[in-house]
Amino acid sequence: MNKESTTESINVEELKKQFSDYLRKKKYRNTLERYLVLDRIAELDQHFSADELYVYMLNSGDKISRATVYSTLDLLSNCRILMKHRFQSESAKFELASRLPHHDHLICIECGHIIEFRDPSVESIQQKVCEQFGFEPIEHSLQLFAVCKDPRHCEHNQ
Amino acid sequence: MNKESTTESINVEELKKQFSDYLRKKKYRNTLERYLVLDRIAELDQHFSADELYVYMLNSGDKISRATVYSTLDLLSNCRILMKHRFQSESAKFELASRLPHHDHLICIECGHIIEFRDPSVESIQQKVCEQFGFEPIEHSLQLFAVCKDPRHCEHNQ
DNA sequence: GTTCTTGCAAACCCTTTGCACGTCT
DNA sequence: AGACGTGCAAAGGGTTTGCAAGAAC
Repeated sequence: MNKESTTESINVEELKKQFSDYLRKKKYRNTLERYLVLDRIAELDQHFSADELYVYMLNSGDKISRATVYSTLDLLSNCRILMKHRFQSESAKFELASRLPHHDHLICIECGHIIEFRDPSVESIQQKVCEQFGFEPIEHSLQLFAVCKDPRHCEHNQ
Repeated sequence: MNKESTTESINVEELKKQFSDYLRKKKYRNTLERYLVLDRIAELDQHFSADELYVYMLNSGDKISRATVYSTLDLLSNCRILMKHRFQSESAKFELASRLPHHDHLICIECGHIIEFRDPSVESIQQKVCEQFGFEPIEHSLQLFAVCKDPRHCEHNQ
């Protein structure tokens, strides 16, 4: 029902199917709240914290509790629909794993602005290192901390 | 004075000089507590959280407060003597930047065990991406999340 | 002597938990 | 009906802050 507000790369129905498959497999229940959370996340199309999502849902008129938002975010992370990041900030940041696959983050240490980038060599490093130590790669997180060479580009600077 | 308990790669006196240079430059004061914290960190030679360091210092007979430990860890991170990491856990983890330069982390998502590795290609990615977006690289953090192929290797598994 | 730092405890933010109520199966 | 999920508020862990006492300059 929210297809209009999402980008062309996000297929909410597909995510819901992925989610319900997971819930069924784990013998968890299908609740309205769980699917509502997924709907709202698809609308966001950006990094968000649990609390930001909670406030967004309240502002959208949804009746939901913080506890349910947190618990659903856990479920969605466990079934790999969401990626959970820990940047410098205190709170965990989430994003749809399908939104832009396998990208990493360049973070300005002056203003905290986050730029997404994609570099296939990260994948090969992951492959090589995991093989070397006898591990099965699951996912990675490469964070580059840097400062703008030209401060005028650092528009988020305060 | 703690040279005996540190590995050959850590030069505490050099770190103290680096620290005092920073303090002078920033017009911060030289206090016994600040250098004591640095001494104890050099003894640890592993990842540690602020609270772990605080407890370690108490057990070592030091009289220091949590607040001072936290504030000194901030200073040491700001002057790049320490690296501050955020792995999956709630608390931030620190380590001496000079301990093993430019290494990254392979983390078992089953047991949380952390393996350090070093791959020069990470450096070149950092260089390339920062150049592309007009940034000055400062540091990076590559975390590979994986599981042991052979569960017997996952000795930390509970 | 002034300013900065420390220590302590309380406050704070983010997240989890306990319990009563409601909902899914 | 029974088990699980929700909502609320309180508790919890990690970290920061306010303020008085102490140390550095």
